[in-house]
Amino acid sequence: MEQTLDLYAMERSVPNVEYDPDQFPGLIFRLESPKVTSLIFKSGKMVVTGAKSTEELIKAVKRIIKSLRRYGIRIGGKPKIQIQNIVASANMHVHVNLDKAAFLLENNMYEPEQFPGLIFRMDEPRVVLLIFSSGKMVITGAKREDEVYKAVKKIFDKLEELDCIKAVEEEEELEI
Amino acid sequence: RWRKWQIRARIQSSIDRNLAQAMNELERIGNLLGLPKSVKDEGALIYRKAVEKGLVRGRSIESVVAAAIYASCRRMKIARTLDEIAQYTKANRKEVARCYRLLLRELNVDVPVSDPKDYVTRIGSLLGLSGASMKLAAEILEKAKNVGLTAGKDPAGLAAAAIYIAALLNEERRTQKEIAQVAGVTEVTVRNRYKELIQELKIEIQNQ
DNA sequence: ACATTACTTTAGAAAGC
DNA sequence: GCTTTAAAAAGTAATGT
Repeated sequence: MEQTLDLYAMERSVPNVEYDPDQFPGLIFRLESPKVTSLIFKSGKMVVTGAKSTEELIKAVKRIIKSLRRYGIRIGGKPKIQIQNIVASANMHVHVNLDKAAFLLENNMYEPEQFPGLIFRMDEPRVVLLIFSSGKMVITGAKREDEVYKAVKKIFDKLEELDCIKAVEEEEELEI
Repeated sequence: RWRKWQIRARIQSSIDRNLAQAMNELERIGNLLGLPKSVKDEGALIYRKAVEKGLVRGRSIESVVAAAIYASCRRMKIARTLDEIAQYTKANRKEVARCYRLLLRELNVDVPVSDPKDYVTRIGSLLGLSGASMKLAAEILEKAKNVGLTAGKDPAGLAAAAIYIAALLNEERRTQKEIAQVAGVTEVTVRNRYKELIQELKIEIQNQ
């Protein structure tokens, strides 16, 4: 929001919020439906996490503002929303040979003593994928939904081309 | 130009001072870990590269030294966990791991994926097991790898379970507790890996 | 020997130390 | 760098019954 906010006043009048400026400069506001969590700053900027889709995110932002107004917080104008990060999970339904993939892929890190997934930094689209031997993975760092689908298709094709995949079933995907 | 020379000399002397202190640390930690000279030398080489690239700025010398030692062990296939190395520093495992990742990303150090078999030798000798058992454990791990059972799992836990099985089959049984302790994993992990290995590889274990 | 809870990794923004 | 928030993946760890 393009305006400054009095977080102390919000902490007094809005129920179920957490605000401890010594610990963190943002006020924590949790919305039950859609289930998201928001960090609200005195600059009027806020971070909203946990939304499962863009539609859900927009709905959540509207409800957060409506809720704040209901408790007497004066907020004017429309919020400008930017998607900063999309986190998604996908399942390729195959078994992945991570040792081989670690050897053949370029920007990767695979340290099974620290974390079971292979971390792959893709240049285009610019995302990071956590790939597991089960064929499931996590895609993060995307700003648009189509980047997620593009990245999943790309890594699947690449792993297949490098012969790092052992068939178990089919192909599929999801979004958070 | 004088100024240029002065700046160069100043930078060089700061690198020298840093290196001198780091080499002492490296020697100290390396000896506590019982590492051979070749591993310490390799660690020194990696550390020198890091200083020259300015990667030590804002970080403790000690944690970067520890990370360099870990990278060296991995390159030389000397089985040492991050925890074992970090215990001799004031930094925790997380900080040393962070430095290690930095070294991997910023320097051209090639580190192979750690092989559970490297842990077999260390765990086996610490437990005083026979060469035959260690060889058998290595064979079990090779089979496990070939059927895709090892991906994503902690090499130390896999090695511990393979040792447990091998020792049982060779009638020089060690308890899961003993093995877990020297391997640096919990009994639960040894048990989980053990169950999976005997089931998937169809290994017959006689009772008791 | 089980279960439950919690931590490891990844990205990104916010304001301030 | 750190602090806080959320979510997924699979492995390991700590604690409880």
